[in-house]
Amino acid sequence: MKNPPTVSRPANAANIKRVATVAAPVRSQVIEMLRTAITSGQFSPGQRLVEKDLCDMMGVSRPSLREALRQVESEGLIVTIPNRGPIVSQLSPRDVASIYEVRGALEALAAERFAAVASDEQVARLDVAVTELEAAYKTGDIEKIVVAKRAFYDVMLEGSGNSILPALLRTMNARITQLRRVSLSSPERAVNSLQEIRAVLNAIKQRDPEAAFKASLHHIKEASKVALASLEPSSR
Amino acid sequence: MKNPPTVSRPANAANIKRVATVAAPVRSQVIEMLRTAITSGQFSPGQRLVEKDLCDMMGVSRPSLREALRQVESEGLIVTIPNRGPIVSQLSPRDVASIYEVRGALEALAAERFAAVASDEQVARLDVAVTELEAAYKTGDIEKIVVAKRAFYDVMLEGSGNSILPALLRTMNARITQLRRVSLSSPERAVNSLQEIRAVLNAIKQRDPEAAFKASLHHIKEASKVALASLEPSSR
DNA sequence: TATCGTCAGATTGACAGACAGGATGATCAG
DNA sequence: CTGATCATCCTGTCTGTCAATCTGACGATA
Repeated sequence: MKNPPTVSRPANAANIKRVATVAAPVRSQVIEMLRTAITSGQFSPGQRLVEKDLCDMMGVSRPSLREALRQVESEGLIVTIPNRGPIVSQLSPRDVASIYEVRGALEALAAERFAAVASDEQVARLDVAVTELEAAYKTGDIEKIVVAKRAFYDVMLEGSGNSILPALLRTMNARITQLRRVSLSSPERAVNSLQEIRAVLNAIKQRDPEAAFKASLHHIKEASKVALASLEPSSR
Repeated sequence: MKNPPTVSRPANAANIKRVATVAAPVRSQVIEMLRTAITSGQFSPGQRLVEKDLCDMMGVSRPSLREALRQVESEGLIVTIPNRGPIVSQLSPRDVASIYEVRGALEALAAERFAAVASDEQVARLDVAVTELEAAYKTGDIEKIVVAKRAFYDVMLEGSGNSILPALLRTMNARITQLRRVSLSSPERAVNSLQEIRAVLNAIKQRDPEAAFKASLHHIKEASKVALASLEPSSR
């Protein structure tokens, strides 16, 4: 079939979003609550999550909660021990290094593709996002930085043209959020981080995918160093 | 009255596995069944999966089935439409390209890390795996090829030292299994594929991470081309 | 006859309650 | 103080129920 011009259907099938059917699926709310509670540190790593308690806490039934748990589990935020139930995941230093490696590979891919296929308008939007990120860093407010960084990635991922990258990176980021808050709070790291991001942006502006790839990879590797250093018992 | 004989033994008649050391959780069995049914093409893309039917089919309750569905959903094999339930995912050409991009990035990462950190013994095991893969290709038996390829990846991933890569790549592979069967069945592709894998192995033997990275990436890019080419003519 | 509204059936989303079995922890005997 | 026994907690799973929603068919109307 070649692009049927929808003559048979006068209905504007093109761009009408689903009407607010998505008011509040209980399950998604539970998932979101669990994610937030874990990434914000409200539940600490290794802590046991008793189903009944969570049900009471959130006011949902066990089946609903368990479905949510399964989803959060496959995102890696919790681990289920047979006949014992779920506990909040504990990241070993090796896990942290692994996550950063993967994140580096995927973000570098995103930057490379962005440089290759994004529209000029998207490049411009990325430029704006970086500027706003700089402003956020200057305030020193971690929440603002997180928001600005999310905006930056939103533009980057959309422009990369890859349909599965966003979900993957979102998961990776969720798993290291606690650590990232640490690394973000380091002032001297902030300066370097911004420079590195600028380098990515410049490579993209010049439409140089390879350079964008390398710059992005370098950025994550530096972030990884800081995060891992904050873990190591280097001083003892 | 259905009265399934579940007084004390779930007893799958024709399934004589090892003695019941492992209390095979119903849920994991269901997940495995769903994965297999989807990746093997038993359920076709777009097909609706009605909960009750699946329950009857597998002999489990709805809550158990739903938990399994949530997990399979977050692996990307099915998509849930609100108030309609799950359908088997349909991959657009863009999705396929995206998955191959990600897979390429991750496998290249694995090869690079393997070259950098694997033990000599692991390198030797990889060598063996490649040899066996060659043998499998020569038989032309797709099942054998799949098994040999899995063995190859098992060695590669273990030696890469990355703890989260295996799960990610397993998911990626599951999502394109149907297509991979197509690409694997192409005889002339087989020859090239083997050469590419040999190149990866050689780079690893020389402990050259960068070369391993590039060789691996090249391998996936070629596979991607074949897979995408097999899609183009019929679609659109 | 074609379009539209209505209604019934089919299914999902969600909940409550129940029960067996594995795991834990505390109590009691040696 | 150590080891065995038992009560208890909690998971894994099942059955049954109910409202909300989607779909498709039927019939009414212009």
